[in-house]
Amino acid sequence: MIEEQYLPVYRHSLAHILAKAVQKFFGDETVQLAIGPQIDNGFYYDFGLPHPITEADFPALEKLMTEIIKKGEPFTRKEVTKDEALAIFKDQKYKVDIINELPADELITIYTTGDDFTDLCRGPHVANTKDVQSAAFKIASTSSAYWRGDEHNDSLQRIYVYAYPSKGELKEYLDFLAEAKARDHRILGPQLDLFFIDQMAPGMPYWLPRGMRLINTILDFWRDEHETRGYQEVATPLLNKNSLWITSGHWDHYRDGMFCMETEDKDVYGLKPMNCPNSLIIYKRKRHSYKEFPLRYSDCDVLHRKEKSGELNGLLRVQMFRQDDSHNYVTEDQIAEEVNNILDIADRFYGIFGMTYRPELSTRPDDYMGELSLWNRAEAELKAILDKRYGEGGYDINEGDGAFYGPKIDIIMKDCLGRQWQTGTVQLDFQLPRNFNVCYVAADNTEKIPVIIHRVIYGSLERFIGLLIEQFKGAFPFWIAPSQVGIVPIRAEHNEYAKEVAKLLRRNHIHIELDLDDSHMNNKIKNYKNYKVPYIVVLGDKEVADRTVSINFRDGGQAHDIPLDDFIKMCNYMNEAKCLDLIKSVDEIKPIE
RNA sequence: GCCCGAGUGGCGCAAUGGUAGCGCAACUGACUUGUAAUCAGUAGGUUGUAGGUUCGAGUCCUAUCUCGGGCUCCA
Repeated sequence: MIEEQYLPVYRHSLAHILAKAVQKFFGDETVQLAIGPQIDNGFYYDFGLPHPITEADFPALEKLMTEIIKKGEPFTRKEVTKDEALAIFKDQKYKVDIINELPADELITIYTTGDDFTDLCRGPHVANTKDVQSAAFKIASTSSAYWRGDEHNDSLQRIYVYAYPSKGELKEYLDFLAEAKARDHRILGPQLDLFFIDQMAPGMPYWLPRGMRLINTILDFWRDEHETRGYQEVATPLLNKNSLWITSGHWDHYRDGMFCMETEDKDVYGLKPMNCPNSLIIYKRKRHSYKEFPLRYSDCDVLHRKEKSGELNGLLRVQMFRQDDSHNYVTEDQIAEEVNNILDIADRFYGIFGMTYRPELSTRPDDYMGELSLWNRAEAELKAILDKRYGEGGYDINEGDGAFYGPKIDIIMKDCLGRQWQTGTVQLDFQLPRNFNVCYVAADNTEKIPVIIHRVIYGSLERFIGLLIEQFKGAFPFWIAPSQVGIVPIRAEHNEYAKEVAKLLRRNHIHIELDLDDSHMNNKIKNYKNYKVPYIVVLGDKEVADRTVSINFRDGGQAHDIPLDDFIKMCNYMNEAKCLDLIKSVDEIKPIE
């Protein structure tokens, strides 16, 4: 059995075995070898191939790999000079590329598998292909990838392989993939009647009644929390003349990402891809004093961004979305405190959904604009804040990855397949106020330039809801559930009481569904269960007589003889407390902080 | 944009180049029910779109649209 610590070694060795198999597969034709690194679930290898590999070729390739392993071919390591390496790989253009970029004094090693396949490699490897015999691997997929990840370079064929120390562990991973499918928001969303996307509007979701309730609930919460914290909501034009973005500077940088149109009188209009320029127009409307700061103009307008084809992904990558946006105007001295305030909001929001995220700090790029001293000071402040909140190592730093207008902190989350997505972000902007030539009057009666903090907490509502669906597998916490209570009268004679229960719950702002159809109660229950309604209340003779409800819980089990008043108390409590778990009796109600 | 794969009634699926079927949902009727699918019947598609090959195309070819996996991981 191969020990866990050798995982990278044999994954790497398997990559060479794959490369040898691919070489054999194409026979005399030249296979150009690029790179073959390990990844979380195995490894991949990039090749320049005479023709693409398809899924139909997988079994043959796997068979070739197994043969090489069974043969027990040794991995032979050899140290060579740069010139020797260049000579050995003279027909391998990507290897030559790599060798040429190595420092002159670098120790270069090559590995030969058996006696007929040599690859440039740092190693280490197993001693013999037999050593990976107990390992389990499976060719997963292919894709095209550009050499060095740059679309101007050659397009290569990438082959992905799942690789684990044993059959059991591989099966575990495949089971995880199956489980992920059951959480996939693209399947669950339409199934739960939350949203769908039609091909007439790619990447632009239709929100159905249930999905709209979800959006409204999390936005209501957002508005309440932000109004408390001194935010003021505005709404601005979705369609603007392009001169707006010429002023902001976006026209040069972002034009390709915009949906534009020309009017009869030759004006060019565009759908706004971000809110900031419009926020500046509002700011410019009058003269501002430092006494107003931080001045926080929030808005949740719909934005449009044109994506390259092949980039869309359900709700996680769309072309039309709403941001829970705000532009906070602050003095340079207020940056640190305001960023802290914003991260407080983020913690409150992510906490309430039971979600965990990882912060990332992106620092000054080469093409930065503005004063270096301001950049340095701001970055130091952001680092201090992150150190204090998340501890050293509790966040990632992407050096040089900030926007040209300022450093930023991103909030990164993972979807059901472990793919990373940015949700929230806090971006400092030293440049936009200059482009729009805005100022504020400082205490000493001089005009100063404000700093803008662009920030979103949810990020895009669409993306956030996509992640919410996956997080909860569609079984949302009570307070955001699109349908909170499903009401099932057993026979027609219970309909009157059912209507009364419905009315009372509505009066308490509970989202209910009432099924007065004369179909079987089992059908009604099934229906609500499929929608993952948290509470299904069943009403029959007994309930009518005692003014009670019977509850069928989403996650199993029932409760009987619950006084109607108590049930309403339970619902109200969960709406207020916003708890993640369903309470099952009125006794579980605790004081709300 | 690039490579591979996929598009069949609202949804999930089937159909060796030879008459497009099934389940769920919908609709009608019967049943009047105590916690996840009562029974019977009816209707609904010409297979993403546009061409082509063929006596004949859901199936083969070309183009196009949309969707899915991937295009950050660096010998």
